[in-house]
Amino acid sequence: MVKPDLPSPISHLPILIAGQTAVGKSEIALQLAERLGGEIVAVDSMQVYRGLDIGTAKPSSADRARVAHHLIDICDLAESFDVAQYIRLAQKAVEQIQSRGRVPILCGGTGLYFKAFLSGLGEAPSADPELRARLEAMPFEALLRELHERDSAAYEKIDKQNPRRVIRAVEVIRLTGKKFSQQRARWGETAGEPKVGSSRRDDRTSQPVFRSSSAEGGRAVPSISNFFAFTRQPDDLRRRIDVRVDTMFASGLVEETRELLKHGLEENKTAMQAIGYRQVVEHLRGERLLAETIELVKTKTRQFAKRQLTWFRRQLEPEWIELQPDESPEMVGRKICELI
RNA sequence: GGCGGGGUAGCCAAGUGGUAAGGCAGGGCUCUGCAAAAGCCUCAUCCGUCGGUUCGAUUCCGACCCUCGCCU
Repeated sequence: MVKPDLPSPISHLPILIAGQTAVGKSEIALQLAERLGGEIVAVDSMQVYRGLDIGTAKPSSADRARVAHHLIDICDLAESFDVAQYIRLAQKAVEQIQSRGRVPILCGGTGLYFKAFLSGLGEAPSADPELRARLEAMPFEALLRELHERDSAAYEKIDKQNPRRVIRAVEVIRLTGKKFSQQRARWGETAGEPKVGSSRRDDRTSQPVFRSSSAEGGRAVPSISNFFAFTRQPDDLRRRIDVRVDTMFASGLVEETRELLKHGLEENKTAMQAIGYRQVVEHLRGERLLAETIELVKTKTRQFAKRQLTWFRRQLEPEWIELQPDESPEMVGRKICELI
C-alpha cells in the first residue's frame, strides 16, 4: 500500500478525543480523520452492539463511508462485552491502522474505556455469569464478611455500600483463589501513562484547564498532547442534548426499540442500561407516556453528561477544549491540527 | 357573590404549639472486567400576606391575596 509521506513518527500517534454526549466530538473526529489520513476507533460501550443505532447516535453509513470506523457493531445482543475485550480489540485496531500508515483516532465518551486503554487492566478474570448470579443472591453482609476474611486490603478500600463493586471483588477472589487487590493494575502510581507504544504526553500538572483561558503563562512551548477532551457551556450542551433526543425519537427510536425487544434486548444487561432504550422499554410496558419519556431521556442524558465530565476531570488528564456554540467542526479540526 | 378544599425549596409532598420528613430536579463526588452502570454527599434560618393569642406559631384565631372545586 501507499506508504505515507508523513514527515515524522509523531504523525502516527493515536489521537484521543473524549467528550460528553452531544458535544459534537464525532464530527470533529471525522474532520481530523480526513485531514490527517486517519481512521476512527470508537470508545463507546454501547455502540459496540449491533442494532443499537438511533439511541447511541451511531455514525451514519455515510459517515462510515467517508472514514473507516472501528469497534462499532462488533457484538451481538446475545453476547456480553466488557472493558477487557474492548482494550484488547482497541489495541489491535490501533496497531492495524498504524501499520497501514494511517492515524488512529480514538473518539468516544466512555471514560473507563479510555482509562483502561491508557493504563491497562490487570490480570483478573472476566465475569462468570453463574457465580455472579449466586453472589447477587447472597446477603450483602455475607459478601462483605467474605471479602474481609479473604482480602482485608480490598475490604478497607472498597465502597462498602456499592454491591456491584463488592460482588466483583468476591467474584475475582473465588475465581482465582487470590486476592482481588493483587490482581488489578496499579492506576495510582502510573496513572495516565499511555500503553500504546509511541503515544506521548506532556507532564503538566493535572489541572483540567481550558486551553483558551490558560496555557500561556510564559511557556513558549504549548503543551503537546494527543489527548483532548471537549466540553461546552452547560446551556449550550443542554440545547444540543434536547435537539439530539428529539431527533432520536423523530427518527424512530421507539420503533427501533420495539424491534430490538424481539431480538433479546431485555436479556442483555449492558444494552438495557443504555439511556433511551431503557426508558423506551419502560414506556412500551405502559409505565409512562411518550411525552414524559422523551423528557426523561433528556434528563438522563444531561445527568450522564455531568458524570462524564466528573470522570474525565478526575480520572483522565486530557487537554481541555471548550467548544463554542458558533464554532464549526471544520474550525475545531483546523485548530487541533495546529496543536498536534 | 356564596360555600368548601388548598397555599411548605425549582417541582411533588409530609408535618408539629417549641423551632421544617421524604421524593424528583439541581450541585459536588467515588470509580480497575455490566461503566450510557452502580454507589456516596449536598441542597428551606423558613412554611401566601398582614395582624392577633401565646413564654414561644409554620402549626391556633382574624382579615386579606391567590388557587382548585361546587353552588347561585
